[in-house]
Amino acid sequence: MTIRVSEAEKSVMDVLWQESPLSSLEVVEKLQSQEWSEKTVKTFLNRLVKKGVVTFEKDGRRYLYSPAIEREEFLADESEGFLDKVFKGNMKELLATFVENKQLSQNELDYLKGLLDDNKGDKESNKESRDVK
Amino acid sequence: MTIRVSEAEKSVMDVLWQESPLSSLEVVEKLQSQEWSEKTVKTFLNRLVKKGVVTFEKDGRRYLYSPAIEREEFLADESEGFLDKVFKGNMKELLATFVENKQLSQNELDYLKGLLDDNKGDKESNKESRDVK
DNA sequence: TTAAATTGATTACAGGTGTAATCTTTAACT
DNA sequence: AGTTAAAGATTACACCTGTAATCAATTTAA
Repeated sequence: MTIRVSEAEKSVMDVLWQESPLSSLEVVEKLQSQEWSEKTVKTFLNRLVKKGVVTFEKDGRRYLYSPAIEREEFLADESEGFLDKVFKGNMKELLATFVENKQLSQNELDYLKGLLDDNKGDKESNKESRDVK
Repeated sequence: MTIRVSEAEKSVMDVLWQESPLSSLEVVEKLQSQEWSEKTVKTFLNRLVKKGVVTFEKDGRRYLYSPAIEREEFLADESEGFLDKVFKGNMKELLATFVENKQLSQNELDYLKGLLDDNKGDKESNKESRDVK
Protein backbone atom coordinates (compact mmCIF):
# COMPACT_ATOMS: atom_id res chain seq x y z
CA MET A 1 0.00 0.00 0.00
CA THR A 2 2.41 2.61 1.27
CA ILE A 3 0.36 5.73 0.78
CA ARG A 4 2.67 8.67 0.32
CA VAL A 5 1.32 11.80 2.00
CA SER A 6 3.61 14.81 2.37
CA GLU A 7 3.95 16.92 5.50
CA ALA A 8 1.82 19.77 4.23
CA GLU A 9 -0.78 17.33 3.03
CA LYS A 10 -0.88 15.74 6.46
CA SER A 11 -1.94 19.06 7.95
CA VAL A 12 -4.88 19.03 5.60
CA MET A 13 -5.74 15.48 6.56
CA ASP A 14 -5.66 16.48 10.21
CA VAL A 15 -8.24 19.13 9.56
CA LEU A 16 -10.51 16.70 7.75
CA TRP A 17 -10.10 14.09 10.43
CA GLN A 18 -11.25 16.62 12.98
CA GLU A 19 -14.34 17.48 10.98
CA SER A 20 -15.78 16.57 7.63
CA PRO A 21 -17.07 17.07 5.07
CA LEU A 22 -15.66 20.54 4.56
CA SER A 23 -15.46 22.85 1.57
CA SER A 24 -12.04 23.94 0.43
CA LEU A 25 -12.57 27.36 1.95
CA GLU A 26 -13.48 25.86 5.28
CA VAL A 27 -10.29 23.86 5.18
CA VAL A 28 -8.32 26.99 4.36
CA GLU A 29 -9.94 28.74 7.28
CA LYS A 30 -8.99 26.00 9.70
CA LEU A 31 -5.42 26.17 8.46
CA GLN A 32 -4.98 29.90 8.95
CA SER A 33 -2.06 29.35 11.30
CA GLN A 34 -0.08 27.91 8.40
CA GLU A 35 -0.36 31.10 6.35
CA TRP A 36 -0.98 29.23 3.15
CA SER A 37 -2.77 30.93 0.32
CA GLU A 38 -6.13 29.50 -0.62
CA LYS A 39 -4.51 28.36 -3.87
CA THR A 40 -1.90 26.37 -2.03
CA VAL A 41 -4.41 24.57 0.14
CA LYS A 42 -6.48 23.81 -2.91
CA THR A 43 -3.44 22.24 -4.53
CA PHE A 44 -3.02 19.99 -1.53
CA LEU A 45 -6.66 18.95 -1.61
CA ASN A 46 -6.30 18.18 -5.29
CA ARG A 47 -3.23 16.06 -4.76
CA LEU A 48 -4.84 14.23 -1.86
CA VAL A 49 -7.83 13.39 -4.03
CA LYS A 50 -5.51 12.15 -6.76
CA LYS A 51 -3.70 10.04 -4.20
CA GLY A 52 -7.01 8.53 -3.20
CA VAL A 53 -6.85 9.50 0.46
CA VAL A 54 -9.52 12.19 0.23
CA THR A 55 -12.91 11.98 -1.44
CA PHE A 56 -15.46 14.64 -2.26
CA GLU A 57 -19.09 15.06 -3.07
CA LYS A 58 -20.41 17.89 -5.18
CA ASP A 59 -22.46 20.58 -3.50
CA GLY A 60 -23.49 22.94 -6.28
CA ARG A 61 -20.40 24.46 -7.79
CA ARG A 62 -18.08 23.39 -5.00
CA TYR A 63 -16.81 20.17 -3.48
CA LEU A 64 -17.16 18.95 0.05
CA TYR A 65 -14.10 16.96 1.06
CA SER A 66 -13.78 14.03 3.44
CA PRO A 67 -10.94 11.70 4.40
CA ALA A 68 -10.99 8.38 2.60
CA ILE A 69 -8.80 6.64 5.15
CA GLU A 70 -9.01 6.19 8.89
CA ARG A 71 -6.77 8.31 11.03
CA GLU A 72 -5.82 5.35 13.21
CA GLU A 73 -4.88 3.25 10.24
CA PHE A 74 -2.79 6.07 8.88
CA LEU A 75 -1.02 6.69 12.19
CA ALA A 76 -0.26 3.01 12.52
CA ASP A 77 1.25 3.02 9.04
CA GLU A 78 3.34 6.07 9.72
CA SER A 79 4.51 4.72 13.03
CA GLU A 80 5.52 1.45 11.51
CA GLY A 81 7.50 3.29 8.84
CA PHE A 82 9.17 5.53 11.36
CA LEU A 83 10.15 2.62 13.55
CA ASP A 84 11.67 0.82 10.60
CA LYS A 85 13.39 3.72 8.95
CA VAL A 86 14.76 5.60 11.92
CA PHE A 87 15.20 2.85 14.47
CA LYS A 88 15.56 -0.03 12.06
CA GLY A 89 12.70 -1.81 13.76
CA ASN A 90 14.27 -1.67 17.19
CA MET A 91 11.24 -1.00 19.33
CA LYS A 92 13.13 -0.93 22.59
CA GLU A 93 15.41 1.78 21.38
CA LEU A 94 12.53 3.80 20.06
CA LEU A 95 10.66 3.63 23.33
CA ALA A 96 13.78 4.39 25.29
CA THR A 97 14.43 7.46 23.18
CA PHE A 98 10.95 8.79 23.68
CA VAL A 99 10.74 7.99 27.34
CA GLU A 100 14.17 9.39 28.06
CA ASN A 101 14.06 12.48 25.94
CA LYS A 102 10.59 13.68 26.70
CA GLN A 103 9.88 14.31 30.31
CA LEU A 104 6.76 12.26 30.79
CA SER A 105 4.21 13.58 33.23
CA GLN A 106 2.96 11.37 36.04
CA ASN A 107 -0.26 11.20 34.11
CA GLU A 108 1.51 9.86 31.05
CA LEU A 109 3.51 7.41 33.07
CA ASP A 110 0.40 6.01 34.67
CA TYR A 111 -1.25 5.80 31.34
CA LEU A 112 1.65 3.91 29.84
CA LYS A 113 1.67 1.51 32.74
CA GLY A 114 -1.97 0.88 32.10
CA LEU A 115 -1.21 0.14 28.49
CA LEU A 116 1.46 -2.31 29.45
CA ASP A 117 -0.82 -4.11 31.88
CA ASP A 118 -3.52 -4.39 29.24
CA ASN A 119 -0.98 -5.62 26.78
CA LYS A 120 0.10 -8.34 29.09
CA GLY A 121 -3.40 -9.77 29.27
CA ASP A 122 -5.86 -10.10 26.42
CA LYS A 123 -5.01 -7.49 23.85
CA GLU A 124 -8.45 -6.77 22.47
CA SER A 125 -10.71 -6.92 25.48
CA ASN A 126 -10.68 -3.47 27.01
CA LYS A 127 -9.24 -1.38 24.24
CA GLU A 128 -12.19 0.99 24.16
CA SER A 129 -12.10 1.67 27.86
CA ARG A 130 -9.05 3.83 27.44
CA ASP A 131 -9.22 7.53 26.81
CA VAL A 132 -6.53 8.85 24.60
CA LYS A 133 -7.66 12.43 24.41
CA MET B 1 18.81 23.14 13.99
CA THR B 2 16.48 21.07 11.86
CA ILE B 3 19.03 19.15 9.85
CA ARG B 4 17.39 17.70 6.80
CA VAL B 5 18.67 14.20 6.05
CA SER B 6 16.82 12.09 3.49
CA GLU B 7 15.94 8.42 3.89
CA ALA B 8 18.72 7.15 1.67
CA GLU B 9 21.18 9.43 3.39
CA LYS B 10 20.10 8.05 6.74
CA SER B 11 21.18 4.59 5.63
CA VAL B 12 24.61 6.00 4.99
CA MET B 13 24.67 7.67 8.39
CA ASP B 14 23.74 4.36 10.00
CA VAL B 15 26.77 2.76 8.45
CA LEU B 16 29.06 5.51 9.66
CA TRP B 17 27.57 5.41 13.13
CA GLN B 18 28.36 1.73 13.29
CA GLU B 19 31.94 2.28 12.30
CA SER B 20 34.07 5.17 11.20
CA PRO B 21 36.06 6.55 9.59
CA LEU B 22 35.35 4.67 6.38
CA SER B 23 36.32 5.23 2.77
CA SER B 24 33.53 5.62 0.26
CA LEU B 25 34.11 2.12 -1.03
CA GLU B 26 33.88 0.68 2.44
CA VAL B 27 30.57 2.45 2.87
CA VAL B 28 29.38 1.06 -0.44
CA GLU B 29 30.38 -2.38 0.67
CA LYS B 30 28.42 -2.15 3.88
CA LEU B 31 25.39 -1.02 1.93
CA GLN B 32 25.37 -3.91 -0.50
CA SER B 33 21.88 -4.93 0.57
CA GLN B 34 20.57 -1.66 -0.83
CA GLU B 35 21.84 -2.43 -4.33
CA TRP B 36 23.03 1.09 -4.90
CA SER B 37 25.73 1.75 -7.42
CA GLU B 38 28.95 3.09 -6.05
CA LYS B 39 28.11 6.35 -7.81
CA THR B 40 24.88 6.69 -5.96
CA VAL B 41 26.43 6.13 -2.57
CA LYS B 42 29.12 8.62 -3.39
CA THR B 43 26.46 11.17 -4.20
CA PHE B 44 24.92 10.63 -0.79
CA LEU B 45 28.26 11.06 0.95
CA ASN B 46 28.81 14.24 -0.97
CA ARG B 47 25.43 15.62 -0.03
CA LEU B 48 25.91 14.66 3.60
CA VAL B 49 29.23 16.49 3.67
CA LYS B 50 27.59 19.55 2.13
CA LYS B 51 24.86 19.36 4.73
CA GLY B 52 27.51 19.34 7.41
CA VAL B 53 26.50 16.07 9.03
CA VAL B 54 29.47 14.12 7.76
CA THR B 55 33.12 15.13 7.80
CA PHE B 56 36.14 13.65 6.13
CA GLU B 57 39.89 13.58 6.38
CA LYS B 58 42.16 13.02 3.43
CA ASP B 59 44.02 9.77 3.24
CA GLY B 60 46.17 10.09 0.16
CA ARG B 61 43.91 10.23 -2.87
CA ARG B 62 40.75 9.28 -1.04
CA TYR B 63 38.61 10.53 1.80
CA LEU B 64 37.78 8.83 5.06
CA TYR B 65 34.32 9.78 6.22
CA SER B 66 32.94 10.12 9.73
CA PRO B 67 29.64 11.32 11.18
CA ALA B 68 29.69 14.89 12.42
CA ILE B 69 26.68 14.44 14.66
CA GLU B 70 25.83 12.00 17.42
CA ARG B 71 23.41 9.24 16.63
CA GLU B 72 21.50 9.79 19.86
CA GLU B 73 21.13 13.47 19.21
CA PHE B 74 19.90 12.74 15.73
CA LEU B 75 17.40 10.12 16.88
CA ALA B 76 16.09 12.47 19.52
CA ASP B 77 15.61 15.16 16.89
CA GLU B 78 13.85 12.82 14.52
CA SER B 79 11.65 11.48 17.26
CA GLU B 80 10.67 14.92 18.38
CA GLY B 81 9.77 15.85 14.84
CA PHE B 82 7.77 12.69 14.33
CA LEU B 83 5.86 13.22 17.54
CA ASP B 84 5.01 16.77 16.57
CA LYS B 85 4.21 16.21 12.94
CA VAL B 86 2.32 12.96 13.06
CA PHE B 87 0.84 13.03 16.55
CA LYS B 88 0.80 16.77 17.02
CA GLY B 89 2.81 16.37 20.20
CA ASN B 90 0.39 13.99 21.82
CA MET B 91 2.77 11.60 23.53
CA LYS B 92 0.07 9.42 24.99
CA GLU B 93 -1.45 8.76 21.62
CA LEU B 94 1.94 7.99 20.12
CA LEU B 95 2.77 5.49 22.82
CA ALA B 96 -0.67 3.95 22.59
CA THR B 97 -0.30 3.49 18.85
CA PHE B 98 3.04 1.81 19.17
CA VAL B 99 2.15 -0.38 22.09
CA GLU B 100 -1.16 -1.42 20.59
CA ASN B 101 -0.04 -1.98 17.05
CA LYS B 102 3.16 -3.80 17.66
CA GLN B 103 2.90 -6.91 19.72
CA LEU B 104 5.57 -6.29 22.30
CA SER B 105 7.53 -9.23 23.54
CA GLN B 106 7.73 -9.97 27.23
CA ASN B 107 11.29 -8.85 27.00
CA GLU B 108 10.29 -5.50 25.60
CA LEU B 109 7.52 -5.11 28.13
CA ASP B 110 9.90 -5.72 31.00
CA TYR B 111 12.38 -3.32 29.52
CA LEU B 112 9.79 -0.63 29.18
CA LYS B 113 8.63 -1.16 32.73
CA GLY B 114 12.16 -0.70 33.85
CA LEU B 115 12.39 2.53 31.93
CA LEU B 116 9.23 3.78 33.54
CA ASP B 117 10.43 2.95 37.00
CA ASP B 118 13.69 4.79 36.43
CA ASN B 119 11.80 7.72 35.08
CA LYS B 120 9.50 7.80 38.06
CA GLY B 121 12.42 7.70 40.42
CA ASP B 122 13.96 10.73 38.81
CA LYS B 123 10.79 12.70 38.98
CA GLU B 124 10.10 12.05 42.61
CA SER B 125 13.59 12.75 43.72
CA ASN B 126 13.09 16.26 42.45
CA LYS B 127 9.66 16.78 43.76
CA GLU B 128 6.57 14.71 44.25
CA SER B 129 4.23 15.80 41.52
CA ARG B 130 0.77 14.39 41.89
CA ASP B 131 -0.90 17.03 39.75
CA VAL B 132 -2.78 15.74 36.76
CA LYS B 133 -3.03 18.08 33.82
C1' DT C 1 56.95 9.11 -18.51
C1' DT C 2 52.81 8.30 -20.44
C1' DA C 3 48.60 5.72 -20.08
C1' DA C 4 45.28 3.67 -17.16
C1' DA C 5 42.67 3.45 -13.20
C1' DT C 6 40.75 5.40 -9.17
C1' DT C 7 38.43 8.86 -6.56
C1' DG C 8 36.11 12.83 -5.77
C1' DA C 9 33.39 16.80 -8.31
C1' DT C 10 30.10 18.17 -11.46
C1' DT C 11 26.17 17.44 -14.17
C1' DA C 12 21.81 15.02 -15.32
C1' DC C 13 17.19 13.99 -15.00
C1' DA C 14 12.64 12.53 -13.52
C1' DG C 15 9.33 12.51 -9.82
C1' DG C 16 7.75 14.66 -5.34
C1' DT C 17 6.88 18.91 -2.62
C1' DG C 18 6.01 23.70 -1.29
C1' DT C 19 4.01 27.47 -3.04
C1' DA C 20 1.28 29.61 -6.05
C1' DA C 21 -0.68 31.98 -10.59
C1' DT C 22 -3.44 31.42 -14.52
C1' DC C 23 -7.05 29.04 -17.18
C1' DT C 24 -11.65 27.11 -17.59
C1' DT C 25 -16.10 26.10 -16.37
C1' DT C 26 -20.35 27.03 -14.48
C1' DA C 27 -23.59 28.66 -10.82
C1' DA C 28 -25.63 32.89 -9.86
C1' DC C 29 -26.97 37.64 -10.37
C1' DT C 30 -28.83 41.44 -13.32
C1' DA D 1 -30.05 35.16 -21.38
C1' DG D 2 -25.61 37.25 -20.92
C1' DT D 3 -21.95 38.50 -17.78
C1' DT D 4 -19.36 37.72 -13.88
C1' DA D 5 -17.29 35.79 -10.00
C1' DA D 6 -15.99 31.78 -7.66
C1' DA D 7 -14.42 26.93 -7.59
C1' DG D 8 -11.90 23.53 -9.40
C1' DA D 9 -8.23 22.13 -13.11
C1' DT D 10 -4.07 23.00 -15.21
C1' DT D 11 0.39 24.88 -15.39
C1' DA D 12 4.60 26.80 -13.23
C1' DC D 13 8.78 26.63 -11.03
C1' DA D 14 12.53 25.91 -7.86
C1' DC D 15 14.39 22.78 -4.53
C1' DC D 16 14.92 18.02 -2.73
C1' DT D 17 15.65 13.15 -3.57
C1' DG D 18 16.81 8.82 -5.80
C1' DT D 19 19.68 7.22 -9.03
C1' DA D 20 23.46 7.62 -11.75
C1' DA D 21 26.78 9.01 -15.72
C1' DT D 22 30.44 11.84 -17.06
C1' DC D 23 34.33 14.99 -16.06
C1' DA D 24 38.62 16.10 -13.92
C1' DA D 25 42.45 15.40 -11.12
C1' DT D 26 45.82 12.45 -9.44
C1' DT D 27 47.95 8.19 -8.19
C1' DT D 28 49.83 4.09 -9.95
C1' DA D 29 51.22 0.78 -13.29
C1' DA D 30 53.59 -0.27 -17.69
